[in-house]
Amino acid sequence: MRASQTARGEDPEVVDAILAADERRRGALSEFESLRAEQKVVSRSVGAAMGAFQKAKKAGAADADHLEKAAHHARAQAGELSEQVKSLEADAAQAGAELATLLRRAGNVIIDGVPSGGEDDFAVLETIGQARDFAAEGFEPLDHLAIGERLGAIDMERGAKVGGARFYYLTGVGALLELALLNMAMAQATAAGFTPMITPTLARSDIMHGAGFMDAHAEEVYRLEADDLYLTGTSEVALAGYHADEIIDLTAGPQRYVAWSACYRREAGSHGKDTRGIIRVHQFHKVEMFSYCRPEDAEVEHQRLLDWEREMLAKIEVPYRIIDTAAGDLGGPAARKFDCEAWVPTQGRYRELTSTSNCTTYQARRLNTRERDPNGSGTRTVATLNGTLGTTRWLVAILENHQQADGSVRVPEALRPFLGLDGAGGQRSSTVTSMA
RNA sequence: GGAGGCGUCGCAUAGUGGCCUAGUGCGCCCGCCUGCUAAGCGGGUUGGGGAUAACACCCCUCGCGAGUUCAAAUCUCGCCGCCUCCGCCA
Repeated sequence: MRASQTARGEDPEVVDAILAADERRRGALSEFESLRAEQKVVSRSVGAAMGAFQKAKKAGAADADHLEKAAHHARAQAGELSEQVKSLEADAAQAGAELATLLRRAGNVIIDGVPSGGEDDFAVLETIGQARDFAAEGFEPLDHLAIGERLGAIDMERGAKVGGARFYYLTGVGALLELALLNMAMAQATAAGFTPMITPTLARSDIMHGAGFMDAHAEEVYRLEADDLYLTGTSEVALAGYHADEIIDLTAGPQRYVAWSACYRREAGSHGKDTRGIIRVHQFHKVEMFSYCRPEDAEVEHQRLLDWEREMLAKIEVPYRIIDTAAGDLGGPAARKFDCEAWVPTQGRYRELTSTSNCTTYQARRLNTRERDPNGSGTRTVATLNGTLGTTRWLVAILENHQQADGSVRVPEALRPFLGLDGAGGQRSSTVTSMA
């Protein structure tokens, strides 16, 4: 855990503080519990004494006075104990709260092999596909916004009019293209056995905290003050919360969900970054995979999620690379994260299209999602993982990589059945021009 | 938005301040009995935490959280959820 903190560039001393706090908590708890046990015994005897006294009084027995005295004495003793118990209980509760606060400060323990360092210290695992040579083809590629405007697919100006900067309309073929892409993602995952879902995009505070989105990334989150609700930046929140406080059954293998949802992000820390087009926007749509599995299966499951992402990227036929994100760029919940980044010709670099995280037991621990322990009695925390299968941003890669000299855009083969453009506005689904 | 009702063990229910260490039925698990998918009998069956080599044992848990009390499933307040009726509305 110390090594993990260091690799993330965080304070390893937190670990010692956690151990000390745990020690204090256990001590306080033990003290409280033993006195509490004593209190219960005494308190119960008060009931018996009072009963005996009442009976004697009713019967007019001679020893009634004596019994009354005994009962009052017992009550006084119980009262004293009660005071002490209360104060010990408060101590124990405080020690517990201190531990919880410290634990929240530490990110998930990273998996061996994750590169140390920050945002730029990722390791490239693999590069797939070849970037097109536009010079050889004899034309200068347009960026996704220029293409989108020409096709009547993206309208940033009206987006800004209605929602402000970083809002947009997808119009005509743009709207259809996004639906086609996300529908293809839903279909792929459903065929692979995922349970398809459309999830809430507002979540309560406890779920946001449990999913790990209120720590380092709290600034990214829209909050609805009047209702104390949060707009989620990903359906991961709703999917992680789905089984909160539940004991789930993993005997037949991982439980996998695939969700379509709108996603909302404030982009608080990214002023001036990616201001053109739909690369970085306040609202977009996403299809997300989410898996609950046994901790010992999590790394294998992580590879499976990555494979499903690769399958999707192959379908849209764009060049991309896979990176192993460095520890300092992981975010609190993730123990390892693989991103797939697509080649964006007009930027001459790779941009993130997918991200799959193995959160091991971090989220499930906070959200209290468990399974019956297969190795014995009791329950144990499960592991959670997530991964992207498609987002609005994918349109950037599709538009730029498949643009033609005549200004049209070739639609990848796999996407055509989902586009449903045949006959509509005289379009063929092999290319999109405009909806006119 | 208004009015009312409700939340107890996997399910159904009992429980209106101390004999509740939460009872009963069903389901489930283990055993016994019986020659036959049954019935009967006995035991077990929420979850969390502490303690332990492992047990034993102890504490907490009656939607959640505070409070009153020597003592709370039971009384008070707040929150969450569900149901019924009325109103409003995509």
